[in-house]
Amino acid sequence: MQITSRLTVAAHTLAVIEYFKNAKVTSDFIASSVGVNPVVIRRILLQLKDAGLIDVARGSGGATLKKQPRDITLLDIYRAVDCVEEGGLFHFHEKPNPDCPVGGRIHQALDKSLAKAQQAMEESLSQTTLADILKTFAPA
Amino acid sequence: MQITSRLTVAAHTLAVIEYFKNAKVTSDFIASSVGVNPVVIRRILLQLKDAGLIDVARGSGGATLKKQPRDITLLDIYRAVDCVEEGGLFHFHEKPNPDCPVGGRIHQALDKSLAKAQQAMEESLSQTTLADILKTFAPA
DNA sequence: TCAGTTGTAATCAGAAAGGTTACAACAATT
DNA sequence: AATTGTTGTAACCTTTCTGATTACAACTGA
Repeated sequence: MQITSRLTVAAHTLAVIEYFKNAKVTSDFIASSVGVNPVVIRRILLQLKDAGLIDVARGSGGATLKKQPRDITLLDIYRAVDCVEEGGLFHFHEKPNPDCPVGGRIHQALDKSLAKAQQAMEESLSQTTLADILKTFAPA
Repeated sequence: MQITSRLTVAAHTLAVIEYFKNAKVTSDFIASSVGVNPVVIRRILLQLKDAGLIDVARGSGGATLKKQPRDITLLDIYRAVDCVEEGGLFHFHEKPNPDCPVGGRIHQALDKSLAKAQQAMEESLSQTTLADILKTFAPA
């Protein structure tokens, strides 16, 4: 089981928007670079727009960054595209037996450690910015 | 999208095995504490056994820890039950366009950061042991 | 008005998880 | 040796979630 590819698709999308910022970057264009259906890209553009990371021109078309690449982190993207729902990264089994001394307190016993692990991952994501990612594509 | 509940089920399972170690702990008994089907527990017991964390008595029945609770970490459990496949925690979109300057190098641009995030999470999981978890169930 | 795009709904197929049934293999007990 | 309880394992089903795809209304600029 893995985290949705929406994170890598969204990061790819933002990289394309910035790399080709002198042209009109449409969902079709992005889709051809990412290799997915344009509608998938549009849905992600919507999420990135809702998160305040980009502007999308309705009608005329084209997406542009709303913030500097150095001010957009992987964590921002991760959160924007809802990789993980409210319940957290780890999925708890839902029916532990409340009448069992272990089952009744298993949540309490695990939640803190799992939350820490999730935070550690998010903290790590927050240390990479879109600017870092774009360095890979910079002309030599 | 979330990580399989196998991690929490497996941790719950090990806690039950240790907490009730003076009795015979069968898959049916564990299943009633966890609140899932006994076959699900058996599948997980198999994985924990393959990982060298427990012994399972075929025929007569009952599972026992093979290591000290302090020597079993959440990371050991996480790895034992295959929460994440080889490809890593993050799922990469599979068909980036190799002919696009961005699509052709997006993997290279993201892989290191994503691997770091995954490692940060695993490192955090490795800091909690079964002994820590059992403290919650210790008699007052 | 027209052409090109975005926003969005609806539907589909495929994958993966967990639930469930069933039963052979096995070990201890009688 | 037969019985009993349990594990190992296959098979099948249902549910859920992506992402793919089609379709089309809404919108913008030329």
